[in-house]
Amino acid sequence: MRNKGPENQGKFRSNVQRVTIIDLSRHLGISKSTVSRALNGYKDISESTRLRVQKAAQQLGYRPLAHAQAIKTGLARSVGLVLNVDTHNDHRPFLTDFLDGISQRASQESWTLTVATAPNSEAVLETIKRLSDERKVDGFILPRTRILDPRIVYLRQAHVPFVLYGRTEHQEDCAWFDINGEKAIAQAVARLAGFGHKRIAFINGVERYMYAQLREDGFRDGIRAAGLEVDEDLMLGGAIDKASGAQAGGTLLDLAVPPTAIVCALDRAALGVYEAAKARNLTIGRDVSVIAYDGIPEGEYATPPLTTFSVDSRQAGEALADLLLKRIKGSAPEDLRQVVDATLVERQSDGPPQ
Amino acid sequence: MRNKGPENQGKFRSNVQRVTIIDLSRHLGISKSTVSRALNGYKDISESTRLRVQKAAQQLGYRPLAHAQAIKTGLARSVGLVLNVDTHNDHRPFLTDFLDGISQRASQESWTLTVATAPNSEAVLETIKRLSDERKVDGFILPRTRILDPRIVYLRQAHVPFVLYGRTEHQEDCAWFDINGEKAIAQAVARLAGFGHKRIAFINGVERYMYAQLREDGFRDGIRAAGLEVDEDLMLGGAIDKASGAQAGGTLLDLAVPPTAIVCALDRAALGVYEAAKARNLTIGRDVSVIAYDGIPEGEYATPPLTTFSVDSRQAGEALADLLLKRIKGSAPEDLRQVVDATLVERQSDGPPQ
DNA sequence: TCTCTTGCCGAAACCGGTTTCGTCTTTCAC
DNA sequence: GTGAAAGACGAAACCGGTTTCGGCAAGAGA
Repeated sequence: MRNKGPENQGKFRSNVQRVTIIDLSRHLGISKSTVSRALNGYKDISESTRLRVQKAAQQLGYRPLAHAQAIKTGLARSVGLVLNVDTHNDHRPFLTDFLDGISQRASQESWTLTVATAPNSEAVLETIKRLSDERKVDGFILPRTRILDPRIVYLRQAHVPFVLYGRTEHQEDCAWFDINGEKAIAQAVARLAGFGHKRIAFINGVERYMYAQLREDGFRDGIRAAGLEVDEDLMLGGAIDKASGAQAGGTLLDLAVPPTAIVCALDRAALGVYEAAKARNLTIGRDVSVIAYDGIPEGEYATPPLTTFSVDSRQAGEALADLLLKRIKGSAPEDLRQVVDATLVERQSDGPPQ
Repeated sequence: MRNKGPENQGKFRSNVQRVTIIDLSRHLGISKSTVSRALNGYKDISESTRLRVQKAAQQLGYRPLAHAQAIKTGLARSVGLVLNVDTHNDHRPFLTDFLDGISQRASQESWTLTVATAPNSEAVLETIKRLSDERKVDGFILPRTRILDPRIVYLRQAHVPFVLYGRTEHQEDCAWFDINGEKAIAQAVARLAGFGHKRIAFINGVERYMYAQLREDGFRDGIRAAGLEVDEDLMLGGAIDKASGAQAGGTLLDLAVPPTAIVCALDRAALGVYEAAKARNLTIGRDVSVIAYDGIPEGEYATPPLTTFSVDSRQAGEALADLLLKRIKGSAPEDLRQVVDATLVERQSDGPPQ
């Protein structure tokens, strides 16, 4: 030991015996290449030896080392998810479900999920780059896509597989899963119009995200479908949390002729509208109706409980993992696009106008 | 191509050029072993060549393949987290923060985080087994420890490094990070006693978890410290969500001589107590005081806002990752134990008795 | 001047799998 | 009966790194 390395590497399991493919081959009296091919479904192995090998592998508890196979196959058998956690208050109540969906689908094929976080968009890109350069993952799930998304630009050019949770502008090479937000918002407008509302406002999220554009489209469609006029003064944006929602809500409610109903692109903004209404002695559900989108748990506990369109995050995760695996295996992106509806949860924040 | 393999493996990045250590060594005109040692801080490399190598690596954008190094070093450079998602309504609002904490700390040393989910305790164990057999991770973070935890039993015997989020009964080989729940609960009792409450009840979580035992201890300590008597009739358990919390709360409030204050081991149970109180026309904060623990966002929106002890999940994640990395590198578990306090968030669910 | 270190580096083994290629039997067609 | 094709398997190369080991040259000590 003349030249000790950088650190004293953990020698935890080094002593522990491990069954290798050589152990297995010796135990069976056949070559390790035969064992490998038997286990990997090659067609030039007789059925009898295949069974023998599989049984022995089972009995000896042989499990191939993931990185040993990766080195030749080039596959790490892991999907990547990099979360941007810049927005501080962003507790993503459904993250568990989302991860569960991904993880369950991935596990079915003995894949794993690698998750990382980054404090801003540039750091996200850096992380994605590192993960793919080091080949720690074979592809990425990109949540919350932007209209022009730098992640997509990078991954496309680097020939790394990816799938979007959401949609985007330039669709080449893009597979995606998304919730039909535009349809949900249009439905919200239709519901309010059905109650008799004529002045319906819209509070959108941040414009650079694709979902915001889609939901705005949905709002306009809904207004027109109801035979009403789109009033630009009743359309605000940039409300992503309670504070910004309260501000937007205040602006609308302070109008000379305020709206009688407000559609919010995000539940959290709606909770802000609640505050704005309270500050003005207005009662949600009576003086002003509110319908939002997301289905966060706080909505259920708000007073009055929030009517909203709820999304199934577990399903989303599962679908995305499924699409990504197929993409990695070579399916064309055009065949990997899926949009499902959100579910209306009727509670008490909306009703007929006064 | 006589015997095609099992599947048509994705040949995504196979064509894309990659800078290997050989490319780098040829570019520099030195052997690849020298390059490797220069990059890994071996002491038998001259400072000048080390710099030359590092600069060239930077310029050519060389990044070693994670699994190629793993095969020799035995380290996948990934920490594992397996979530039990059995309790269906369990949205874990702070999971993002928790993951962020882990991921950030891990990233500092170019490690990654592998997360998996499983529907029950057995499946969790299976997943842990697979992940460690395949060496996809080098160690585990074990959230929500039980008093007797099968995960610990397995990992200990398999010589796989791990750290607990929580504590446990048999502490050999165990490193941990935990929030001082017993102290928080004792403080809650002290606070209520300070308000003048004499009949203080306790609604605990599920007994098999370590935190429940600790918080119960804290409760008893608090009661005694306040000079009161521990009344076993005022101590209930098994309340982990709104429904079970409502039931426990109902039981207490229906007592011949009901408590004037209730300490809940979990915020979610407290929200159930809110329901029970409402059903009996009792006002929380006036007719009955409630203090809970966790700091979930719903608590802030409840009526009245819930007084609770809040935990910093990001800090927890960061600390756990730090401890696990140190553990993997060989630190003794006894030196890797840390307990920090929860933070009281005073809101309006508690006050003097009627 | 000669030997003994020490510093620095290259050759080669190695890690544990996968995949290519060649070879030996069998089987089949003619 | 013979040649060709098919079936089943072993030997060895290979993947991209890390680590061991040996050797050369320069410097130190005698």
